[in-house]
Amino acid sequence: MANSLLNQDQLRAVARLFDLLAEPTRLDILQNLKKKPLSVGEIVNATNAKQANISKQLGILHDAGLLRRERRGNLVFYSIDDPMIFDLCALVCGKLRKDAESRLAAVRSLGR
Amino acid sequence: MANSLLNQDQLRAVARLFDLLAEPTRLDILQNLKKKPLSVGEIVNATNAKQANISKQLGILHDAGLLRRERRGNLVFYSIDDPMIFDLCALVCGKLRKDAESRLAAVRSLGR
DNA sequence: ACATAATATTGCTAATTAGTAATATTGTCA
DNA sequence: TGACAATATTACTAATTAGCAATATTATGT
Repeated sequence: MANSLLNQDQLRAVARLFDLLAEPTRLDILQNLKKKPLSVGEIVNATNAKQANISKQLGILHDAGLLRRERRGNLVFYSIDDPMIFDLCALVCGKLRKDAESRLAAVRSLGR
Repeated sequence: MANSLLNQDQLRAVARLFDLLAEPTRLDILQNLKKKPLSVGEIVNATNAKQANISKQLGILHDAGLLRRERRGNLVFYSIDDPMIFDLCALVCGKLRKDAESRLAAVRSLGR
């Protein structure tokens, strides 16, 4: 157990989740929601995407279960449903940083 | 530090990496390479994708720096370059499992 | 009821890409 | 060198989707 390969359906499910994180605009939304819930307008201001697009991406993230939605009067607030996303992003950022550093080291070694 | 938001380029880089993991066929390749390096033919046999497609996806993963490539005579072996990928997949699998369980619990509570 | 503000939806276009069949390349062995 | 096996590439199609402008919906205050 914990060692058997995922079947086709499971692979599709995993891929689907990664796909949600495979768009810069959605990642931008998520990182802005990391500290605290924000209204749609606040997210629009924090990013440089148009309102229609933010609404669309928020809908996608919400439908997928990554975001909570709460209406408060005229505003709609979104918040992170599962902070695990940030663990994912931290891993990826760590890898990118490491890769960048080793590329830098390679360039430096050319100077010798 | 470690708290500032990623800029557009960084978001694109993170998204790019998630995108590599957002295809079932590529995930299937990766999970098959988890135990040990495999030749292209072995990967083709282990999955149910055509040779041309496997070669293409292997090329994508290799170009992105996720896979190592080594020619041994007539065969070409691929291997995982950074096992961090599996940490990512483990997190995602964990979330999917948790979500499935809570959905199950919700259904069960209806029976009361 | 009406005007206004916030958010969602619709209809669309352009760009990306997985998968495929056919073909090319590379290496081995006789 | 020629035949064969393994892998890569090419040219293509079909499907998906981010982003946008315009418009619709929903809530508030008067």
